[in-house]
Amino acid sequence: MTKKPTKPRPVIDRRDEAPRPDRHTPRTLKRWRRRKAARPSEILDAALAVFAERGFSATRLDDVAARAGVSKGTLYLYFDGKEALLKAVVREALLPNLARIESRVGAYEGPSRKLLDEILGTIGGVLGRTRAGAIPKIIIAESGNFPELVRFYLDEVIRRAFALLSRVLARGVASGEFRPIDVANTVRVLAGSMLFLALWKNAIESHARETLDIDTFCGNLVEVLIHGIASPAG
Amino acid sequence: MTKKPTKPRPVIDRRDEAPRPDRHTPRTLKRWRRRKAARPSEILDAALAVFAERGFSATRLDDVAARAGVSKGTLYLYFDGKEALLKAVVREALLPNLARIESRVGAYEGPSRKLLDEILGTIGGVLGRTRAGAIPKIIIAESGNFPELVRFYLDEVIRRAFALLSRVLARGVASGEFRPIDVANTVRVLAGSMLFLALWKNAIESHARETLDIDTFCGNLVEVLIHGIASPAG
DNA sequence: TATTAATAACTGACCAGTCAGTTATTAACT
DNA sequence: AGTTAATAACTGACTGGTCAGTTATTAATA
Repeated sequence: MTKKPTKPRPVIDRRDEAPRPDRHTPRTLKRWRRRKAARPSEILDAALAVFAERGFSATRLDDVAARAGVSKGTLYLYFDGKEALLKAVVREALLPNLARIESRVGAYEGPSRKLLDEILGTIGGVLGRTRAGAIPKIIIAESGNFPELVRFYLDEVIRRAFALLSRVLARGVASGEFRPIDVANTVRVLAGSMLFLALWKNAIESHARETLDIDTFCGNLVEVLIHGIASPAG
Repeated sequence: MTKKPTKPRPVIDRRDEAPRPDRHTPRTLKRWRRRKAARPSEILDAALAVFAERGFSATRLDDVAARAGVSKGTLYLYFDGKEALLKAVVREALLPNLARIESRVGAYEGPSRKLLDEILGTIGGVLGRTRAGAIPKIIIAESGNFPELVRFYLDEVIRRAFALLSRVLARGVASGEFRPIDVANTVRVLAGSMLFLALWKNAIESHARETLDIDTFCGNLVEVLIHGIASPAG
């Protein structure tokens, strides 16, 4: 009688992972170095990479540590735990970009359409071409389990990003370039497009047949939003 | 010296959960009933609720079972496992809606703007006002860990939804109501807005101060998309 | 050698899936 | 109608593997 094989726990498939490097190298070589200054950013890089790939709950700190070239215990020398690590990642990966765009908007002089084009291009580039684009996915995924994380993200990122976009639209309305639209809801359309871009590039595209060209997408967004799709004839 | 308290494992806080009802009720009462026909849909309802709240990985089948009023073992009588359960949930919660909208689009005669308005309102209602709106969040969250699930969702939902929206836009272009726009990228703008709606309502809003009015949002989306935001004067 | 960065073994909580046993229901037979 | 045998729905304790966080120990450096 052939025994029915037990169904394996449907746990994440980790067979393709590189084995840890041999830790028992010859005694003459140093096993590790003290690199207090470099560790934090190396750890954050590693953490963002693994969080982006697995999501928050499913990443093992052992993996983050291995990727950063340290042991798990070392993570706790620099960060308070998994949740604090994610917050630090968000701060490092997103906030400098936000600040850069904010000051650009503050200093800008010229047509609002060009400004809109420029900042959507910048945001789209960050979300679509860097690992930071995976952060929305990570936060959204854990919203039910880690409410504190959502509040943090709302306060530090969403609120600021929305204010930024509102400012650009309001600027156009004030100057007469744009109609007196419903700014708050139009900001949400812009945010939705950026969110789509981020999620497509970081969650979907690798499994799909179609690819998305970031610049074409952002360009089309602005063009359609400015001129509408209605036929001028009609 | 006050001993530093050990940090609790940042596990999902389950203190607020109702205890299981007492299983050792008097022998005269029935402990359970055979309800073969009703079980599957009750289980699917429970599963969607818990998946929506916790996400896929973090939901315990014990919770799904408790919510459905059965034991964990029973889940396995009706479904092959956790992943199959999620697939069944998606099929039950989303596909009938899609089919309904598809046939509406097929049968529709009248101005394309009105059609666009109507189907975005319908989609927005489903994503924003029913538990089905949590499904995008659930799928996106697990994209890195369960690729098979993403492919399933791409094939069964995304592809069909995009085709639907393409059809509506192409219809307007063909009739001359709309300009000859970049349909594929404009579909993504629509999809992005619907995604925003779904994620806001199902992941963010309960933690935020602002609320989003679904009908206003959908109405504004169509209005802005049709007419654009550029001032007619300019 | 004193200090401290870093390691790695350890603890305890966790949970998907299994299966031997229990109970409700149905059918067959008085 | 009442009894009993057979069936199938259902239960829940158990297994085996997972992983965040802790800590005793070791090794690099000043």
